[in-house]
Amino acid sequence: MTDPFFIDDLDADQGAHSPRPGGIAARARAAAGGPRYLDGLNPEQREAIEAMDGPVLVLAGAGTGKTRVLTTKIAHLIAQGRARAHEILAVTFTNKAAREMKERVALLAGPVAEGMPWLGTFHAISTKILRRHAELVGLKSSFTILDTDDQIRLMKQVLQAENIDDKRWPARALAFQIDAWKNRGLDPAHVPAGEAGAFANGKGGQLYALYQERLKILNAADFGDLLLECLRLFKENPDVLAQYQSRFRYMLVDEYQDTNIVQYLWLRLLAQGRHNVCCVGDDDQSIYGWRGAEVDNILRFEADFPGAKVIRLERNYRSTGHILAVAASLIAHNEGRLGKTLFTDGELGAKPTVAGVWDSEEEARSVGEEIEQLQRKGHALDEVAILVRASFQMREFEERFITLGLPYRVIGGPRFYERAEIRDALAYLRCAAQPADDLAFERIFNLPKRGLGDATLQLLHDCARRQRIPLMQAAAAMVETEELKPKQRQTLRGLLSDFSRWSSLIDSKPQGELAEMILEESGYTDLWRKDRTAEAAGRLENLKELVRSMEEFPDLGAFLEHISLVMEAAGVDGGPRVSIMTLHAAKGLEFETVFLPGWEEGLFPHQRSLDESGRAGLEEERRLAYVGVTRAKRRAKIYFATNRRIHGLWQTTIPSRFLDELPADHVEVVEAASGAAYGGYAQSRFANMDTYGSSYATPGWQRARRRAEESKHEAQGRGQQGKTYQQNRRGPLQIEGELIAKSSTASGFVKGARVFHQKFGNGTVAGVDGNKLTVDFDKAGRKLVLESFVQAG
DNA sequence: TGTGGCCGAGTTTTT
DNA sequence: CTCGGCCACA
Repeated sequence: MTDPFFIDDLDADQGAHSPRPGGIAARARAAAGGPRYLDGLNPEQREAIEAMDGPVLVLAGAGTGKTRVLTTKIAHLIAQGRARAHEILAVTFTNKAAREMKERVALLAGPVAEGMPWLGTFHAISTKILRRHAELVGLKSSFTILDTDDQIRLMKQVLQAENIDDKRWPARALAFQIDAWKNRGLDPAHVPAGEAGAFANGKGGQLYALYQERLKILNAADFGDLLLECLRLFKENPDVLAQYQSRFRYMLVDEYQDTNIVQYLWLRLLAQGRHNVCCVGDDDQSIYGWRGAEVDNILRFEADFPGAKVIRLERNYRSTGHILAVAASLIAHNEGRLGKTLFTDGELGAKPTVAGVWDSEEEARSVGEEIEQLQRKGHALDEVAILVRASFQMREFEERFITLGLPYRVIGGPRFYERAEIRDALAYLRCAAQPADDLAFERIFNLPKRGLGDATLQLLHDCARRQRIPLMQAAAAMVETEELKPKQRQTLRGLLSDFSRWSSLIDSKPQGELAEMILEESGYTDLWRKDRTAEAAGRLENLKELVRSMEEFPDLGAFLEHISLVMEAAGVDGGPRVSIMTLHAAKGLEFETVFLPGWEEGLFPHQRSLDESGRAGLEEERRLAYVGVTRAKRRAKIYFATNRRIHGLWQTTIPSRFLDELPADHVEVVEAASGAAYGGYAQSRFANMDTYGSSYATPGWQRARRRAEESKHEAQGRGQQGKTYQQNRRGPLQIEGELIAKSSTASGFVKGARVFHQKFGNGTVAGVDGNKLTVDFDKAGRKLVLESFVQAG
């Protein structure tokens, strides 16, 4: 085989049907001279790949090989000589998706695809374009990218300068509003008067303009600007636009259902050149409406791009038959959709289960027990996931798993770059690289404490605002005057001279060494060295990790850009673990077994979604449910609890309406795995047999019904069930505590030892039982934990 | 400058 | 209930 694009079955997970070697299909292809990378694609996938000219919309259902189509298409375009790697624009939403696509294209097309310079997120690609033409939009090409935090702080300054009461008109709210405007492609001049006037007695639009002005002075852009300013660049400079329109012979867009208006406008402008735009997406998986995604973009595609070809991928390679049937029936309740039905030739598999539990604690207990059963049967823990609607639901599972000693990981926790020490360190680097970065300067100006307080900052601000210059420049001016007290003046002068020294080293010193030097000389590292709290060591470790990761970049600028657009948590592995995450975070992933807890009205669908967006909100929630179910390859396990604590109060809940939408023939109603099950079917719409066919006359269902009756009576007899329950609830913990306290055997820890736990913090060992410790945590109270989860404190 | 207490909010999250 | 932010006070 001389074909350079030959690959092994790269894509087993997408279930490619490899044709029998020498089979008719293979021989026909050989005769036609078709390239090997097209082997094993189904006709629709192949059609999507071979449709190269003009606009194409690929409606790719969950698990239908969407990524494979995209990556193969890129390889195909290159192999067919339609375009070279740098003439293809491929856009994704997340850095993760971009990275994966890059890897897979490299595998398929090899070195020919080297680089794919225009494969990236909307933001990364826009940034790249903006830096090249920054001066045309009033920026310098070294502009800083502000994150949400910086945005809000900048907004606070703007509001303060305008004497607007931050209490009544929170900076955060206006920052969000501006972000929303930017997502809709609206600059200050184009915000509808009604909306602009809604904030701060009609000043919203004006404040937006002032905020933009400040950004330019700081030589900064926020996330929204990256797209909006790029769009403005194109609109105001037809020559620049033409240059990119002709460069991008082919454009591919992943997750098109998640695009917002500004992204759509940006794409449409570029696509007006060669018209070869291929968008891949699934309207049924649009779950980001609340942050500006426009499902309409995908629903309207054919109107927006005349002559568009629409290809549906409906053959699912991920899930078994019953799971797909459940997903299909659920999503069929949505009205605003293009319509597609997943199917599989594979086995029916096990029916998704629905189990009712008394409360969230029993829910966690049952899930834990089921996972342990799976584990005993030899199932891998990293093929198990718990997908929740809201992150507060995670805590209960975490606590249960810690008790059980079940390894788990929470996906989507606080990110590396959001941690205080990382942000502080970055602020130092930003100041050195970009002295106009006021927000960074403000952050570290008195960190570590150096006696420069709010009063000094206020003076600097006044000066900066009066002269329309950055803070550091203002500071430089003020240390030459008598306006500051001698002590502050001296300190500030020292700080400024430190920064100018560090700045001067940027081009000569490797950025890693420079960073170490800055953190050392500024006294920042010492701040944490002196800190004797348990977290300090971890923070120092994070700082080291930061310096280490810098060394992979060509220079400080490249690193800072990466950090503002990309930086993710340094993954600490260590054996297979159960994943706990939100449904949103689960999109694009798949697991053998998926637990879907919390299917109750108010939580899922979430009340707020219904209140704020009505029918559209409900449909988005339903799509979320659909995403959840379609993550499962072989087992989907749905739960609902009858009681849940909401804002500290126990409330009786009603099973989710989505349960009523599941097809009776494909669902099994089961008892929860935990022994101490209450029925909890009282008041359940789900318990209404008439909704279902006769197939619900299963033993499990009958048991469930029986218990529903019992618990109804129980509830009546008990009166205030919420209160009674609250008392019950404290029971088990106590019992566990006592049990543990009784025995004490060999362990690395002794009673009275101080320990540190990742989740609960510091505490004192109150009892030891084998590898289990009872610990009185300073903050979290008494908990039973596994020895392996704590460190000596 | 640091800390305690009070008040308010409380879904999902990328870039 | 629990956390975070902000203000007032030491």
